[in-house]
Amino acid sequence: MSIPSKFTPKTVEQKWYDYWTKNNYFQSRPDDRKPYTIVIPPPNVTGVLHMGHLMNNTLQDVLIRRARMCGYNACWVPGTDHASIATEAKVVHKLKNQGINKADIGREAFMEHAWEWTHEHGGIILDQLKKLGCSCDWERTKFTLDDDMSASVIQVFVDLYAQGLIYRGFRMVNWDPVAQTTLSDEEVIHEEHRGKLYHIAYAIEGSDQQVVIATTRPETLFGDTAVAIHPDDERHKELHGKKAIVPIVNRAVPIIQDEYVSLELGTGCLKVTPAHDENDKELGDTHQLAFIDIFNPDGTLNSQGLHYQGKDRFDVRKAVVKELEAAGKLVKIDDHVHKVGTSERTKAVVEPRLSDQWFLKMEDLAKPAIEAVEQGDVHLVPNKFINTYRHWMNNIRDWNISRQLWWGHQIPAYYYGENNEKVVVAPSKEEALKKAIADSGDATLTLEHLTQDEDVLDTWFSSWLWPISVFDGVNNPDNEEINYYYPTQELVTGPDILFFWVARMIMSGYALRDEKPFSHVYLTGLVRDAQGRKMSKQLGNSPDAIKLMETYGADGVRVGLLLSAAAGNDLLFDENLCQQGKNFANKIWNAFRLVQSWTVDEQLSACPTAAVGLAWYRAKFQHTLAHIDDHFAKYRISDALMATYKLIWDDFCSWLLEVVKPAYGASIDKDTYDQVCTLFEDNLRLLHPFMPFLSEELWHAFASRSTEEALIISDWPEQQSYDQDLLTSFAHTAELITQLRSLRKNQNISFKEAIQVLQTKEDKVSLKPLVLKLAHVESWSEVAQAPAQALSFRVNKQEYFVPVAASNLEEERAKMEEELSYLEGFLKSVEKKLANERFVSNAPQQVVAMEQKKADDARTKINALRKRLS
RNA sequence: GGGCGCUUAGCUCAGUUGGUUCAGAGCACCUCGUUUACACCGAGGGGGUCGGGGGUUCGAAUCCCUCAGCGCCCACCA
Repeated sequence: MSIPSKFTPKTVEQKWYDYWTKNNYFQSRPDDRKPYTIVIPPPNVTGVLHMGHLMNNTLQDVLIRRARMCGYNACWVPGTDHASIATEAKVVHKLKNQGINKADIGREAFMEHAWEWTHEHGGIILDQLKKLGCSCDWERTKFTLDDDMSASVIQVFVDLYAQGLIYRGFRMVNWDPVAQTTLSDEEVIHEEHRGKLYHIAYAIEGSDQQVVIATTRPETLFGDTAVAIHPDDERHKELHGKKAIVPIVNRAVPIIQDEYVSLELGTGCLKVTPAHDENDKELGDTHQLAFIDIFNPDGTLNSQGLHYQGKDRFDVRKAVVKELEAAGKLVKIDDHVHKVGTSERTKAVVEPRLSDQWFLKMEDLAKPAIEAVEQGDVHLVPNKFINTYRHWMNNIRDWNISRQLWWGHQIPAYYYGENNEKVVVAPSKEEALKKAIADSGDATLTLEHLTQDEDVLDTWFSSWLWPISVFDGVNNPDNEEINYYYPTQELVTGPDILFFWVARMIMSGYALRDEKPFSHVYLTGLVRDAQGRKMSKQLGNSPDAIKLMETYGADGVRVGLLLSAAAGNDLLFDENLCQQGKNFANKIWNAFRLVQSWTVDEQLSACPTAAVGLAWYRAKFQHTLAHIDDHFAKYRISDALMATYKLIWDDFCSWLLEVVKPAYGASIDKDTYDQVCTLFEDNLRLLHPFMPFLSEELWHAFASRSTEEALIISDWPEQQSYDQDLLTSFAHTAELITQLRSLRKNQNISFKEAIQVLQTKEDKVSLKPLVLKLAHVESWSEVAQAPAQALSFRVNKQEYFVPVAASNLEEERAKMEEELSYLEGFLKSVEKKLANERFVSNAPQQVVAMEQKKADDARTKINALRKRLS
């Protein structure tokens, strides 16, 4: 059978993925083994795979595959998120293109469209994860709007309401005029913005004086209900007790005094718009001012905006400034840089707005969650994120959980009474009715009297339950699955959702189960392009994930991503890394081809040179395995991969296979061959979490194996003691070989030409057979003293000579002279150090002794060199 | 405005308690190579006063101060 000289991922990926799923290797059921559980960060149901997902899920798969091999009951739960605001926006957009307005068709019809959209695009992303090789237990796939998941969400809402943690409040919230919904504080991004600071004159009632206020938002003057000054401001003493006239609207408003007003900023006078600014709202509350809402939900002005009614707020700003200018009320305009809140989703400038919303009290929930992270019960990797986490948690504010959207979990609150002023919260309308009757004592109430709250819950109000709800731990809190799998082991996600999601899961874990949701949180970096820019659709710098896998193979892409993915560090993605991954796959493939090409002769006795090499590689393998395990324990996944990479490429391919390789036309003995195959297979075990497809393919190519013997469920190598001296010895030998190769190159001695090696004293460390074979040395002997016509070099203490023609000795002499002068300088510096009394008396004895030894060695070398040069 | 972090070879990054193994890795680069697995390769090689300055110490990439540049998070100041 001839094996192609290039590894072709396409032909094997589908084959092995089918094989794994057909044999249920990804499936997990509770059993006697220890569980190792990861819940996937559910991607948006209608999303497509991007680089961040590739990164994230590769890491999860590496962890889960290794855990599976280490004997854990590995369970990776996949699923998708309904992504309330994002998905609704997409559906609205699509309908709009069809000339359909969301409001016109009503809630039910809209939901049908949304479900249709979901079924059409949903799950694509999960299929893409399969291409990447993700070994999720697909039978457990969850969607946050599944019936059981929804029931969990509703139940939690009902319970937290009953505990008084959820309440309805008339508050200043973040309003997104494009999506026309409120947003949580976390969904608002504060961006630096070049704006203007407008100085506007307000006349003083009953006088010809005026007061100048400074504002960035002149269009809100329609909502002004006061002007505020600092009580101690000498400049404005005469204003006390007077009223100001708001321009354009010509409304007289009180001039109030409040210490909130800064004496330094602006003009010291502040216009107060209680309905559209959080600070102003507080002023409004303290001074009992009127609240005038001037905006429609879409950011246009309402009737309070007089002749600007129906116009957009930013157009109105310009127009108002013009009108003020014409009226001589505009004093001046300064450039002004300030932060403006924008919607994470729609990028619209967020409008502070007063409205009735549902909130979750966070302070008590946060306490155990802070403790868990501080005490290391929940471990953040890298731990620098503890600071960020702690800071946010300590300053946590109540969570606005209601959204004016339809795509999501409708809030289980029901209003009744003459003006719908009474409210009950219950999992269903029927239960709500019972409660309402009990609460009101009015037995005549019927279902028709109840109206359910129109709003849905924030998407994150379902995701924060994810590690619990996927195991039905809300509705069925003592079931076998939740008891077995919870708390989970790992969470792998990006730091951008540390607050949105991670912190809230920790809180819900303690609130609902009095237990952390996971032991470790691995926070990956953001994937950026080679120039360091964030990947985005607008920039078009995000490679097509599927295409990438087609070009480099899933294994190649996995390796490429992992190679430079230190936890928490942003990853500058470069396709060259995937190329490197592909090259690695090809290297291993060809190593396999080499081994396969050997003819085994069962009559041959074991080759002693090969035996030396094999013994060394076993030690090297163990040595590296210890490092790899340690890297995994510390979540240094890219280091674990790099260690594997070097072990296979450098140690196994470049050294061992070269040592073992039979001479041209010769056969290999069976013993050596078998051992090489076994070691190759051990390499495949280490490789499997990183490159599952290639490793499984070769695993089966080495031998025909039953389904119980698949690599995916084989054992991770066990650590064993190894011969450290052998490693030292080999390092010396490898250096010797390198020196000889270098010498050949410098002297233009072809590899085909055998060389001689001489030495003055017995070589105790080198593994001679390897040198003879790999450096093509034909004779190696000991001589009494340094030969005259020879080049020399040293490996550690041992000096070696290679006889050459006299014409080549010029260089050698120059080299020795150079070394001599270096050594003399070096000796001088060491002697100086040793002459320093403070060094000798303060430094530890070992260090002093070491310096002395350095000096002695240098002297010896210098003497030897001088002797040879003379 | 508050907090956190970063600055080590051309690029991306390791460097755990200051001192043997401390100046490293991978990639890139240069030279040579049709040695019968692989040019998606092999062999060899060059490359950094560890951001600047100051200090502590016998000794600093590592500790302290300071300056410069970059990044992130939080925050209701016109």
